[in-house]
Amino acid sequence: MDKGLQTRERILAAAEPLVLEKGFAGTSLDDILRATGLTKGAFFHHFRGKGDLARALVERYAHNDYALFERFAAEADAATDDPLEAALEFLKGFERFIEAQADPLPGCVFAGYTYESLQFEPSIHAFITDSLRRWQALYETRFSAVLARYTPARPVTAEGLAEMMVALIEGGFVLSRSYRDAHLLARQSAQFRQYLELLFA
Amino acid sequence: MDKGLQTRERILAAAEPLVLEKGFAGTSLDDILRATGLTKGAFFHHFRGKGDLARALVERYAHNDYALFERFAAEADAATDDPLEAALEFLKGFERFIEAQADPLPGCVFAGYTYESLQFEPSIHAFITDSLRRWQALYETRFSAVLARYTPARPVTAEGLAEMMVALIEGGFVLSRSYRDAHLLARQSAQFRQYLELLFA
DNA sequence: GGACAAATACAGACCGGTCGGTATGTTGTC
DNA sequence: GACAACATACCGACCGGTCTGTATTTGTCC
Repeated sequence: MDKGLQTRERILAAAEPLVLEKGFAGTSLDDILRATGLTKGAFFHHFRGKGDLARALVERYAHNDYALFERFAAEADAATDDPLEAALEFLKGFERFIEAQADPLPGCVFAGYTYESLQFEPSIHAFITDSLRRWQALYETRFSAVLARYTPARPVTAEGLAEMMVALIEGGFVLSRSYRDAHLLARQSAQFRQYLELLFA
Repeated sequence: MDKGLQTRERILAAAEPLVLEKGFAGTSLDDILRATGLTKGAFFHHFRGKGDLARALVERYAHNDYALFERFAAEADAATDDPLEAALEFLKGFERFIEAQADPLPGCVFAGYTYESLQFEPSIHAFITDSLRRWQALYETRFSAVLARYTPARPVTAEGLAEMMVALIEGGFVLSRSYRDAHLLARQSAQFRQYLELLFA
């Protein structure tokens, strides 16, 4: 990677945890530059302003996040042909990933932005909503496949289940941070698995 | 109510939605004073500083929130003697409350603070963690009563269920805001009810 | 219950510091 | 020597907080 992109990535990588712990408005450019050892000149060479950083940060997060969950999806699909088993395996993959982390995950950039939404341009809003829906759709596709083969014990929709899963993870992030409990997120995923198992027993 | 407390409450009531939409660091005192029509003199008469406001805000939120859920609890207990029915009725009361709101709820102050936690003193952290646990305990007590009478179809604990419920609500807040969907929170509660029904069918 | 001091409840100008942003260098590289 | 990749110096706006001043209420003593 050329030096320019490397520096840009350094800035973003340093900014993300800061923003998740101090908020975006609460994180000054100086904070970020102090963390990287860079200067104003470097920052404004790579970003047009703080708003540009905000957009780059959330786009980077969305990209990494989506890639991660697609990996879980691919692994689950490789393990089995049955859609229900695959869905459960998908969740287990997520749980293994959480448990493998040394520290609790710092949080979700989408959620952080949502709790100071007026700091951002409407287009960033729209991007977050889209990203969440894409994330949700990743689950929804799986649950649709499950519902196509199995009859649930209660009337549920793939959309409803997917929405619940995303909500559970987002809430898990919040509680995991407040309680400083690295396992909490995985526990929520496991609870959701039980719900699925009961639905499609 | 005497005039002093009234003004103090006015400040807090104006500050809460601002903080939930712009973040705490992103909300200036001038923002709040503009919203109330007051001045610096008034603010610093009632609060020692912005940090004092932060504490008062979250304490006020915790108090109102807890009172609200205790009302649901009381109503559910009045309706039935069966702990399972009461738990389900509790959730329905919550859902009715959500659906009765004209606008989507602005969000949870606990979660907002958690996403800019370094802005606050450790004691505020501790207060939020305590409040979340007290909230969780409100559910846990009910689920304990249910588990004392009914055998779940899967091995679950009252603590696990209560934690899931809180996570689901916190996540519901996030999604409800991002999607601008006032019904989302109630849908999550309804999904959780189905989970309970399946567990204790 | 009226006088009057003291405390309360604000108003608004003001200050030092920090913020995002700009303008202008300096350095390495092709 | 042109251009990318930074560093440095600096600006004006804004932020939290202080300060002084002023109505308004409240307590109290006769």
